[in-house]
This record gives sequence, C-alpha cells and structure tokens, in this order.
Amino acid sequence: MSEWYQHAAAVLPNPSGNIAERRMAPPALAISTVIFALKPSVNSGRPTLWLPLVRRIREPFKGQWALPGGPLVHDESLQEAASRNLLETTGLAPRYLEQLYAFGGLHRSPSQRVVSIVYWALVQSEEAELPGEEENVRWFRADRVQGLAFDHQEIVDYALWRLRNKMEYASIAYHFLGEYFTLAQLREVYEAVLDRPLDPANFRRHVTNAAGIEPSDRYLQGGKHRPPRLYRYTGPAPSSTTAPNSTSAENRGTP
Amino acid sequence: MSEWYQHAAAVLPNPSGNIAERRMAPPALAISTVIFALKPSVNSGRPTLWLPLVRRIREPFKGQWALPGGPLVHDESLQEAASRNLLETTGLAPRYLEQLYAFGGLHRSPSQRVVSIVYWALVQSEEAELPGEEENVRWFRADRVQGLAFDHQEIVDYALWRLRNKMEYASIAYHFLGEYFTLAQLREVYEAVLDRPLDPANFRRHVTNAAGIEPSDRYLQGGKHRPPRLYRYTGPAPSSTTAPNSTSAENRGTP
DNA sequence: TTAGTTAGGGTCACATTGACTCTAACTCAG
DNA sequence: CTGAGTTAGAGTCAATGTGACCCTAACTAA
Repeated sequence: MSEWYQHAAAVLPNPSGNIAERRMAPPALAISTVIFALKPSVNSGRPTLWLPLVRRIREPFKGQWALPGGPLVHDESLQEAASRNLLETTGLAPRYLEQLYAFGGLHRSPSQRVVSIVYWALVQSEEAELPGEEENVRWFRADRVQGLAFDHQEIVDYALWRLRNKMEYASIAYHFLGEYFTLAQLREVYEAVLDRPLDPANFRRHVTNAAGIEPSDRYLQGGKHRPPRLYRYTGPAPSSTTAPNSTSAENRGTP
Repeated sequence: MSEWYQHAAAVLPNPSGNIAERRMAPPALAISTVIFALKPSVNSGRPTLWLPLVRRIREPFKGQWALPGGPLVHDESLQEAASRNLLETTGLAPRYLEQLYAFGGLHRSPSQRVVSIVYWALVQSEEAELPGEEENVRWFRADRVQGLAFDHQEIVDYALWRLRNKMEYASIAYHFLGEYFTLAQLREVYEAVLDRPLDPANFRRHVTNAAGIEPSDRYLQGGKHRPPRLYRYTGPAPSSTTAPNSTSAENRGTP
C-alpha cells in the first residue's frame, strides 16, 4: 500500500542515480487525500472531526503516520486516482471528493522531489467504519494529530481551515449525513466543524429558510423524547459549483 | 518561450517511444498562469478585465493562443516556477500570485499526458504594459476569449468564476490598483469584475467601515471636478490567509 | 399521572443593506 | 467674477437578516 513510492521511482529515468542525476529528474507526481468523518468523541460523546491515517512501513518516516496517498497511474484522472487509492489504502469510498491544493515545496521528501496534489473527502458516519483489515490504518481526532510524516501536518491544518471556511456558506454539511437527518443532527455537524455551540432555534430558522433542504413526512423514532422530523437535502450536487469538470471527455488540455 | 514542451519531453524516459511506451511514462508536470489586469474598454473606456495570451509557435495547436506556461524546473517551488515563467514569456512580474487549480484530465494534450498546476495573478494597470518585444503576446478581453489551445478556455472560465467569488468578501481588489487610489477607482474595480453597477454612496459606506483601508491626507488633483481623497490599503498581505506556505524552508513533505 | 426533555414556534433589539436625497467642493465657460 | 455642471461625500428611511431570548407542544420514562 505504501510501496507506491518505490513503484513510481521504477519508471523514473534515474531510479538509483546519484544526487546530481536525481536533481535533473522531473518531480514525481503523487495524489493524497484528507478524509474527514464525524465520530463521537471518546469523552463527551458529542460528534467531532476524525480522519484516518496510514502507518508508513518504509523509509522515509517509517513507522510514522501519514495521509493515504499513492502514485498517479496512467489512464485515470486525478480524481479517479484519489478515489482508487483511497479504496486500496483505507477501504473507504467517499461520495464527496474534491481537490484541495497542490503542494510542491522543494524539500517535502528527503530523497526525491515530489509534488502532491491533495484531495479532501467527507464520509458519512455509517460508511466511515474501516474494513479493519489492517492495523496500519487508524482514525485520529482531526484537531489532535501530530508527528505526521512529511509535511502532512501542514496539509491537515490547511484542510481543516478550508473546511471551516466552506461551512459558512455552503452545502457541504449534508455530506456528513445520510439521506434523512434531523435538524439537530445537522446542527451537530456545524457545531463539530465550527467548534462552537449554535442556538437551536436560530439554526432552525436559518436552515429552513435556505433553499435545498426540504422536510419529509417521516420522523425519527426511538429517542427518549419527542420525535424530531426528518429532512432531506435536495440541493444541487456540489462538484459542479466548486470546480471545473476537468474529467470531461472531449477536452484536450495541457500547459 | 513555448519550447518547454520539447524540453520537458527531453528528460522523460521515452521521448520518442511509441504510444504504448509513452503511456507507461509518468505524466509531465507543467505550470501555467492566468493573469488578470484592468484596462479601459475600447468602446466605453470603462475598465474591464483583460488577460495576456501567448501564441503557440509549435504543434500541437500551432498558431492558436494559449496561457503562458512552462515546465517545472528543479530547485524552484511551484510559485517560483510560475513567477519565473511569467517573466520569461510575458515580461510581467505580478505582485499577487496564487494557486488556482490542478488540471489533470487524461486527454488534455494530444501527444503526452500533462498535468498542469495553474496559478492566477493580478497586475496593476501601470505594470500591465507588455514589454512588447514580441508580437506573440497580446492582451484579450477576459470575457471574450475563444478558440484557445488545449483546455485553456475552461481554465480561463474557472479563473473568472473564482475571481468573482473571491471579490465578494476579500481584499483582492486592491491588487489591481496602486498604493494610492480613490474610492471611485476602487468601485470601478468591483464593477468591472462583478459586471454590474454599484451605488457610490453605499459602496463608500461599505468600504470605509471595513478594516484594512485608511484615508490619506492626499487628494487626486487634475480632474475636472471636485478632487477626491486618496486612500491606502493597510490590511494583511493575502497570500498567508488563503494558502499554506508550502515554500517554507524547513518542511519535508511528500505523498 | 407526572416529571423530564427535546421539538419547534414566536418576540424583541440590533446591525446590515439597498434606494434615495441633499449639500459641499471643485472646474470650466462666459 | 459669476454661474452652470459635475462629482465627493454625508445623511435618511425602510426592509431584511441575525443573536439572544422566551414559550408551548409532544413525546418518553417512571
């Protein structure tokens, strides 16, 4: 799973060249993903932001935790590469996947220069269960990760910042939830991401006035108290409003 | 100036290999930039958005206009590469330069797969004068470009969309202007980008209440009418608030 | 039946915003 | 020197959005 680095080096012109030769080689291209999910906190039980990390089994940074990532393989777009690699390394198949940023600092990797195009994903709580095949994948609280390999700490911080900014005006929150959800659940998503309590009444007013969310005639049963109404998100899919469809079939682009 | 494609191919493992061999080669990395400047419209004389394009002197798309771009050279960060290439191809050295998006569709370039990390820049009207050395660089109205090489039309549209969205709440507008500017000039920037008229009085109230802009004791003389006061932007530099400093010296990142 | 808890509706004060009016300050024509 | 024309810049008013509070409805558990 983390052998991609070796694999990528194998097709490069100077896989075992000296330093001067390596500097002449073009930078390697990698795809990584920051995956966010809401899971209940260990202490309070309230939903908080978590993300899965993969333990490195090779140098450099052997034994440390890193973002899931891999090489860009022929015949797949950037998004396809992120999606496939995510499935291979963590077993997750997020429905929401968007490009975050391209990191291309000179000394990100000690051996060879690597440019990483980083994606970020949101997964629902139900599908966030790791297939648990391996002990080398584990969930961490997003605001407490540290000691990551490479510059992945910086990447996680940037992803968190972008997530909080995008929550302010966008419809991302729904991607943490299933098809049907209560307003209290939606409010908990916002509270977890923004890290501050919100007034329930004002939140209701705000979200019911907004377009793209509609009440259903179903109610959530089984609680200890009055059953809340279930709502559905009927707004537009987010990918078209946020990035160009560089995956479209009939474009021929470059430089 | 546009020979970089050839140059990049020269260091790849299979520069003249057949199709099957080329498909095994890693994707080439390129840096391109969308440069925006405000220039007076030919008809109305009101400021409108313009951008410089470079005429391709080689296949593919020989003779068509394309975004300035080039290869990513060793020992320079992504942003440095964009900045250097901009100077080489257009002679411009924008002060505002930010990463836009990474385009990595499969068929962007007919011959070989190319992943382009695209930057965008804002330049002031004064410095927007092309050194004019060549006839292969020309300014075009941003909302009227067409027939561009590769998928550059799509890239320009996306950059325009991002620019308009970012104007709503940000301090980008100042980068189109010099150090001192009148409120009417600043309003014209907004009107040009957002493509709709704004109420002068309300705009004044909005912008004077906002932080980061301060009145000076200087006035713009020489007009036909009452001289307007000159203002200055004293807010924070934008690059830190919008993207991580992946150029920082002591990080070691990758995957 | 009653206590406890959440759902969900409402009120009030305050800030923000669009549309509009009015006066001050300057230039230019005569 | 005088008045017309134009823009700068301050102010008004109504509509709307928002935070901080209620209050009652509806359900569960004891």
